[in-house]
Amino acid sequence: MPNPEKTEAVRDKVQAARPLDAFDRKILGELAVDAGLSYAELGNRAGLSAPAVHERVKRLRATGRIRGTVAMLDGPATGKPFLAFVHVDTSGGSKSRTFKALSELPELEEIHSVAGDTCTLLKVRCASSRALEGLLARLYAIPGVKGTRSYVVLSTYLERTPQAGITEALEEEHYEPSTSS
Amino acid sequence: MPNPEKTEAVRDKVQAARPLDAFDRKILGELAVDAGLSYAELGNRAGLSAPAVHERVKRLRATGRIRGTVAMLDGPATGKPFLAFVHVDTSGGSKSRTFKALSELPELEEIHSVAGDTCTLLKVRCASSRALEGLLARLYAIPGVKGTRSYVVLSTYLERTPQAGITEALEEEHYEPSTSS
DNA sequence: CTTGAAAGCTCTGTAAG
DNA sequence: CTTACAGAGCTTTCAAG
Repeated sequence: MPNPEKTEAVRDKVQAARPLDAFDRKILGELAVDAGLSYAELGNRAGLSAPAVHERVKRLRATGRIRGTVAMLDGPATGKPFLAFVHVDTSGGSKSRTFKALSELPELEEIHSVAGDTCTLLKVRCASSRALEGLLARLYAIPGVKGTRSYVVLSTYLERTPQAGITEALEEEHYEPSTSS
Repeated sequence: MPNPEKTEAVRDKVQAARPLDAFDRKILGELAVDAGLSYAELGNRAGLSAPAVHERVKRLRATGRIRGTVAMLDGPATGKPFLAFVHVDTSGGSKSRTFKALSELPELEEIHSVAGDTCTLLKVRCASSRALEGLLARLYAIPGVKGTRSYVVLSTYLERTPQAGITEALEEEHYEPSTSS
């Protein structure tokens, strides 16, 4: 038989960290493509009313699912046609301070610490190869930087923000523990 | 929030458009961080009136400098805590069709063709290492895929959209071609 | 470019079912 | 969750300097 007290007590925590349902996923997916949609239109696409959608979006923002709404700038059209990924090998040195300093440069779009045959991975978008040369010079001036490998992007076929994952395509390959057989 | 019309094939208009001035750069920089700003606030920060800012933003959209406004979703908070970059070595095969097929997967955020010791670079965000395993399995099923190298992201220190480049830091190292004309 | 004003739409909250 | 009703604020356009 059910336990009322326990169910009540757990409910609040569940609400606070409620997993995304199909509506949330749909909303996130739409906003990830176009954040300029009105709540009315968003409601139509998600199958909800405008107030309901508004409430959900507010919650998605408050819980950090939506980090913010930003303008997607076109690199080439804004004077930065040169895109490259730079692998940086380091040994010692203060990563935090280095990363903070790098963040100041508008040319840097991403800084990741990665596992593999390299330590740090940078995404750089700048005006020219000369600008990249300047950036690399700065990198080598940082204590602990042993070497870099640059991958210059020739053409970009896809570039978008995280999708909400309406279709859990890759999840379908999940294994089934043991039940049926 | 404005209701932007879908801009389709406006990429060629960029050439005919005037180069960006300091006002445009400031506006782009602000919108790249927060596209939800009102034109009044945007005007304050840029040092222009609201109608003037509105006119410029409209032009920046029409000329393709602003590709769109999107919601930035938090990967971990939306059920995709696993981020990785995958280098793919290929030989032959139809890239266009392969890339198109890959674009359908919500886990894929970026697809670049690069120069260097690898051919294609992917940015993948998914639910788990198992999901990445599933993606790699699909990759190897594609004719022409010789091998992959995955760089699993341990932590992300910076991740943002292209900045307008208010400060042309790395540009200072530009050479001066010659004269006016 | 500016200021000012007017019209329209969206957001946002409230209320009731 | 839904529909409905308002007030407030912002967008958008127009006019005139």
